[in-house]
Amino acid sequence: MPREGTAVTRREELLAIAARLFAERGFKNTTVRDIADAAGILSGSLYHHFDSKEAMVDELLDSFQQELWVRYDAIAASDRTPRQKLEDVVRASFDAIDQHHSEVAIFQTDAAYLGTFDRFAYLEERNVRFRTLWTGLLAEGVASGELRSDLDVELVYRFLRDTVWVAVRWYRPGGDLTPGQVADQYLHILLEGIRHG
Amino acid sequence: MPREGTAVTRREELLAIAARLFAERGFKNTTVRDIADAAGILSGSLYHHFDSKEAMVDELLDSFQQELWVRYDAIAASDRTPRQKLEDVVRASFDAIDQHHSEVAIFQTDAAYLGTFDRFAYLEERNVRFRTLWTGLLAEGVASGELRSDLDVELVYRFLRDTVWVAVRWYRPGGDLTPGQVADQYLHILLEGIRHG
DNA sequence: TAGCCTACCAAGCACTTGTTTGGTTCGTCT
DNA sequence: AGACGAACCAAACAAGTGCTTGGTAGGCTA
Repeated sequence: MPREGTAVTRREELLAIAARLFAERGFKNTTVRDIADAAGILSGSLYHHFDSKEAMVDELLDSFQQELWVRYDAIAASDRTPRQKLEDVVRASFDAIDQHHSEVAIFQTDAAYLGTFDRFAYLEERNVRFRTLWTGLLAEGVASGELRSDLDVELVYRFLRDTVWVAVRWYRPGGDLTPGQVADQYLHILLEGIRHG
Repeated sequence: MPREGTAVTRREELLAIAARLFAERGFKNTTVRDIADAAGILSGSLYHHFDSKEAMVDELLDSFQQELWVRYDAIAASDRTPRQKLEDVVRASFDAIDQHHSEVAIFQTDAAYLGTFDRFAYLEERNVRFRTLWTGLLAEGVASGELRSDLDVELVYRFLRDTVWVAVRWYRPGGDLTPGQVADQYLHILLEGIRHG
């Protein structure tokens, strides 16, 4: 029996199916019947495994973000220079796009809407932590002389953040480019610019 | 009687209200009752002005894109250098984010979903034109020596496109930064990089 | 073999959704 | 005065929504 992704239990398999559909069509545009159809069962049967449709996307986003932050925290605690940490964070993010493509896509598309519910308050909290981490690294990079001193840190932060994560819209895992290659090119553009020098 | 935006007819006023709500919550998350409530009428009354909810978003996106392309075509037909044209297109895009904020936000959030319907086939068509324009300018810039010769044009195109349009998520018309200022900073980062040189 | 558990079905419920229909108000123009 | 049209109301409808309930097939274990 073919299974979705790396799922081992039926529950994980269903969650992976839901993740794919949420990512493709958006959370609100995906019905529990869509998920059930894709899994070959009836919609009511999903409720044997999950409390609600919201609980599914909650579990997807929360577990993904927890895993991501383990890596971010390790980078932040390392003894590399600010610029190196910045590069590490970018690479970690592209790895996340590669390995948790659906989750990132859901986050990109639906986080703004989901964030309006109490249940997903942690999304906003993580956003704050993310902003603190990146702007801190940028400021340190400017202070250490590794980055240009005329940078508007806030604007560069938003530039960086959006540039990295929005790549989920075109990047396809298993395609021509590895996440490492994409990260290299992005960092090269970002650090050196595209102008002929 | 206060009116939304620059609307002069009731129809335009309703369309502006719908645009704001679509942009804030997404198309699917906005009900016709939401729109009607915001306008102070009953949901059925909307159908005196519009054929359907889809027709509303259709009109918003189509008219916005037509206006945008008038400007793009003028830039493409100008006698400036490839790099200058590239800068002009970026500036025109940030102007669009400033002046048609809701429409851009709707496009960013819902185009992928809406594009699956026949009615919105023009969205995909415009995407192709957009890609042709930008990759063409990038290739010309490389050929003319204005841009680095080791650029992966396809990747830089996606980088540019996403970087510019995703700014709609944080840019607020009437805030501290004018669209021109944002464009200047974005272009500076893009062309020169953020590394201390 | 009896009990139990996982996974599922069959049917439906309460609610929300976009949309329709027939009628009403009210200002404008002849 | 009368006709007309733009704007809106009141009420409903059919389809779709997330979710619930009671029941069942079949494998595993004691």
